[in-house]
Amino acid sequence: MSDVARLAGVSIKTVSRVVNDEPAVHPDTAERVMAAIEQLGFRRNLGARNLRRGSTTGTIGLIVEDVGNPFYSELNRAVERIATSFGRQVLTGSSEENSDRERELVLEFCARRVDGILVVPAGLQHGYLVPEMRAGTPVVFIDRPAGDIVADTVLVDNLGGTIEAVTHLAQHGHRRIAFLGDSPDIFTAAERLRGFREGCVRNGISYDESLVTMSTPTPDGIGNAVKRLLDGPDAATAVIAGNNRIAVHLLRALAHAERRPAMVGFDDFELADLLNPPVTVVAHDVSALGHAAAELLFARVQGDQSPPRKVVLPVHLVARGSGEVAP
Amino acid sequence: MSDVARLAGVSIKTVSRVVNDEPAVHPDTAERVMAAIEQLGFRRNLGARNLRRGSTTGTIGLIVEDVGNPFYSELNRAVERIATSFGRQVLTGSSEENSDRERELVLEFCARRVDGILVVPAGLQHGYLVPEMRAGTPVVFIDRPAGDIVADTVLVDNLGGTIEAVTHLAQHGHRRIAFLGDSPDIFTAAERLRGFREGCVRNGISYDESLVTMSTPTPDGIGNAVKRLLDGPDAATAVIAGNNRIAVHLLRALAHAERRPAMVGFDDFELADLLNPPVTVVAHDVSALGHAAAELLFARVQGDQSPPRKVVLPVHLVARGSGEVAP
DNA sequence: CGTCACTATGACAACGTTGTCTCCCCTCGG
DNA sequence: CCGAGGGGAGACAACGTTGTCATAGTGACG
Repeated sequence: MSDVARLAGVSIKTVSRVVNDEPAVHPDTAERVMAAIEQLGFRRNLGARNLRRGSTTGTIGLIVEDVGNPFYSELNRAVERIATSFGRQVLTGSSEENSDRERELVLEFCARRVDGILVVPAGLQHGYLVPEMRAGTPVVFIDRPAGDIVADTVLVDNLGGTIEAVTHLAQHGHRRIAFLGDSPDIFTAAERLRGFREGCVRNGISYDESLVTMSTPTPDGIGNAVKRLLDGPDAATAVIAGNNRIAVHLLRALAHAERRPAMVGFDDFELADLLNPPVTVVAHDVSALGHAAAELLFARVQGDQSPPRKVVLPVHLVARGSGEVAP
Repeated sequence: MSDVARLAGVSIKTVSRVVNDEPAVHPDTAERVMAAIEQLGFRRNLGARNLRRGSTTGTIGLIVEDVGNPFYSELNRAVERIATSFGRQVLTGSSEENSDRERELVLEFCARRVDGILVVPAGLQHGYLVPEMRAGTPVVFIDRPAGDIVADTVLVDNLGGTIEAVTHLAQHGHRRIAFLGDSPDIFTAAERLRGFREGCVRNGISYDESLVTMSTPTPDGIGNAVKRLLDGPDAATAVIAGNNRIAVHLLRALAHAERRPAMVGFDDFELADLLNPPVTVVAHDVSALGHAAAELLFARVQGDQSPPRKVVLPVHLVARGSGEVAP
């Protein structure tokens, strides 16, 4: 900036004025300064500006499990859209379902003085956030609640959705329904399992633990579970996949099976309608999730001091056919 | 920081020393400072630190067309992985295939003094980058080359891949092959069209312009194109989809068609193997693309001054069945 | 012609850090 | 007892900006 000032023959304050479109600069001077800026390729240092002005940095942080997972990338996109409308940039990070990594990312973002943080929490302990939140960094939890603190949260109706899935299958005559869930440490997985149980109860099906598998999904893990659940005289006639990753692995495991069970997945996914049979899912609007969370965050950024809110977004069963396969 | 200093009864410089793990601080003093930090919830301001040290900001910018598109989110993930290994955070932005927006994002990132920029360019003019690059911000172009400047670029073999697709279809007896491409303004689309032509030539097929459609993919657009291309006596017996979006729209348009043409897609996508018939694609390793670009960027960040490099990653045809449908 | 209002500009401090330099005090060898 | 040496700590400036205040020049008005 001082280089620009020297070249234009003015003080750096005048350059600052030009850069900030402040009035009270003579047009001729402004033009000289502009020319100097152009010539030197000057670009103001936003970091220094934010420091001096004590203003916000114009960034927010988004932490998800894996930015590469289509579910989270759709979320990312929705968040970005809102952030852009508020003139903010988005810093993203993948926690890899690791609470230490999550914490690291959050604290790093705080050190960068992001205006707010959106997080799909991996861990259950968020006490470390208390000082940051007290210091004025709003945090909104997405898809899963905070572990041990009270904070804004946007969730989907995991319980109701899974009950609906069970009911759908029961209505098509299924009594032996298997449930493939993610690790029970994950809130959504636990909640959906709870919904599965509740769904069984409501439909007069006795809950059979041997038909349930809860673990981090891998192709092999799902493959083995499928073999176990669908074999024998007491085999399951229907399967509920607890999330989009599990659904994909399950479909692949079933691709070459001789007898295909009915199936309902939780989370919609691309091409589900084009498979054979088309896959019935409990769908929810991921964009709406990101949208709601980001809107809530920016309300906080702009000073909303109301008590922490908990938003639960509805889900709906999209019957495409795979849930109507006869037992 | 001065609050911490006051509480601990030391100078702010000593606090700085503790925060930076500098030696020459008495353990007792350090402990007092730590306690004060803990009590006040102090977190050092990275912006101020970077300003003072004149060091890098520890961030890189990534600009893609749409962070929500699985193709780009996989890229994002790969970039993030490398960035993390270099201790950097990633700022992401979606250009929405709009060159003004792209430019805006790039300049914003530069103003934030990112250490480098990875961009899937939307526009064809990148002269605006020259001052930034001269000022020391390395830029690597991904998937498409820079418009009018020389810069590091990582591409995939669009030409070769499409030739391979045509050849595959020709080998299965197809002579009337349609090509559905994205807007010809997009480098990859133009390049794949070139490959399509070349593929026709090499396989002794006369290139028929009426079998080509190049435009931004929409469900309706693809639907109409399919109707037009697959009807009549001279109908195409095979279709090449120019990218993953087009492939999905095409599959949906074909889902209820009475006669299904053979098909090959460019870009692999999830579940392609589970469709009926399984979709043959020209696959390339998106992670490798991000990986290579990020590695190249960080080499530049760390001072590599060698001439701009152009990396072309190989593609390979994954024959799954949809390309082997008889004419 | 003196005063006033106003415009255009600059000097200076401050934002929160850290690098450099200096100072003080303690210990140890002679 | 003195001086050298080193460990521990602070004062101060500087990073690139911008807010505040001061100042010089200009024209209008009585």
